[in-house]
Amino acid sequence: MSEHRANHDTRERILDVAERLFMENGYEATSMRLITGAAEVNLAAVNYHFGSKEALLREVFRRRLEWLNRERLAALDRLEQQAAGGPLKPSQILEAFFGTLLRMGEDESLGGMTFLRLLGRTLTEPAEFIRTFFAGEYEQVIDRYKLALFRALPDVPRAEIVWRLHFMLGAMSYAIAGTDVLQVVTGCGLRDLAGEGSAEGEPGDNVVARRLARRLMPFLLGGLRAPLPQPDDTSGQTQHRTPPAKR
Amino acid sequence: MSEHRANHDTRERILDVAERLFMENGYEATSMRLITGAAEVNLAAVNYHFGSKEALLREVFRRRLEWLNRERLAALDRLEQQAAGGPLKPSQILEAFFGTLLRMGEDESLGGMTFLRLLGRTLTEPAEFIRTFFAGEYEQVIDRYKLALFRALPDVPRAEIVWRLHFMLGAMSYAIAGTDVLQVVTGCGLRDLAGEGSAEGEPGDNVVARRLARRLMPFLLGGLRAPLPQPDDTSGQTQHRTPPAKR
DNA sequence: GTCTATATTCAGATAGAC
DNA sequence: GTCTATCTGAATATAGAC
Repeated sequence: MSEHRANHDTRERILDVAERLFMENGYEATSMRLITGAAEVNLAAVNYHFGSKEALLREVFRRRLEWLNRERLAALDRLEQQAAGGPLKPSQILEAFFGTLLRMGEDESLGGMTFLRLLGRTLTEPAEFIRTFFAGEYEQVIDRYKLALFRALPDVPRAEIVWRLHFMLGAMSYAIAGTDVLQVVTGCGLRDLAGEGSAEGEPGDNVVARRLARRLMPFLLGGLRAPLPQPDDTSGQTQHRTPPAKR
Repeated sequence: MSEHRANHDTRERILDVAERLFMENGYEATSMRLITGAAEVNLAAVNYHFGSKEALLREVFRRRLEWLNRERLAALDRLEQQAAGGPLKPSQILEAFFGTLLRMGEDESLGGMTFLRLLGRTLTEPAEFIRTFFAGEYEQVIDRYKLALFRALPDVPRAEIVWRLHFMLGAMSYAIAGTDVLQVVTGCGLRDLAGEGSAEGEPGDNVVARRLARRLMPFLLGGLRAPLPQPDDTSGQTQHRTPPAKR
């Protein structure tokens, strides 16, 4: 019974459990007692291995984002090499950015859907230390992709492109976070993607992620390439509405 | 100095302050001591007027969502009356649903951007009581709008429509929540909308909300009407837009 | 590295005087 | 309705034995 997994195993198990519990409950509502209890390690182990609860959260993300950032940059590198100096197609850029992320959902060893959902939910956490952490982690990658989009869409004002990047990021985050009202109301959400086509039991995360990607990517591309809004500063833009309203 | 504002004023002041602090810090990280301190009321006042912290959060939302739900249903009623039995245009439906919400951001007395941001952030809170609360509050409205979209897009599979509703809701929530990475990295976000065109200082929430609406609506419409994904279960989805949209 | 025991702070809630 | 004082539990973090 001499379990020699001592050090390494404890660290990893804490990270795995924390990843899942932070996803399920959010950062604030997940106590260290809950984490260490579920991981079957001692309460003091978190502080020993990571230093603090904040540092634990950062480490949970760092081990995944390291891969994601590298892969996203590599995907863009490949595309730009292929294009030999020319601009990329928007669809290629989106595929490199969002497709790479969604591919993490297919792979258990990269965190699977658990990490994807955690990421989607944590991006809206207001805590200062979380926001500054993500800002640092994302800076380089976002910058590269922004420039690629600027080149791909030279006629679209840059501010507009950045805004649509916001919108796209939001659409994806919500979809993978899977907490939104619609899922509760309609009963239709991520879970359903598992048992959609064939009647085989429990297809697993990889199928879910792939099916989500197939639905999401056309939506994002459609939004990105939508006609530009009126540059004017008059009231509405689409109002077929009568003016009545006004509470 | 006989301030007769006794009861009513305290209640309202708690709600106003709680709305802002929940928005800034999130539910878990906002203590009742912080709320009552900022509202300059006694610590016990929250429990006296609302019963519990959970009930306080619910009341913060209920006083706003009551107006929103009523207005969203009324907007749809008007459109359907105009259409006299025929299907609506997708753009009309989106304008009624998202436009009505964004109009709250223009009006301080309806909560302004503070409430909008709170709503966007709270929709991703994992706490059970929050999710069931929203489910109940949204049920009726979501159902009506879903049906309107089904009629407006008879050729699009219903599951696809619900998914795109997810995506649209996410895009908007993130945009109004304004916590996401992009805003930190790019420095470009909600705040910038205030001082965009004219160099007049501090245009205020109403301008921000209107400008956001003008950028968001075309994006949502473009996403909603994007070509459908391959119904196939093969890997790729990147195919350029095949059929010409269809709405 | 792991564990027990504990220090310290703060949370939500309530009893009871005014 | 408001306020003080307090109950009870739980949080993060750490000291020190093993």
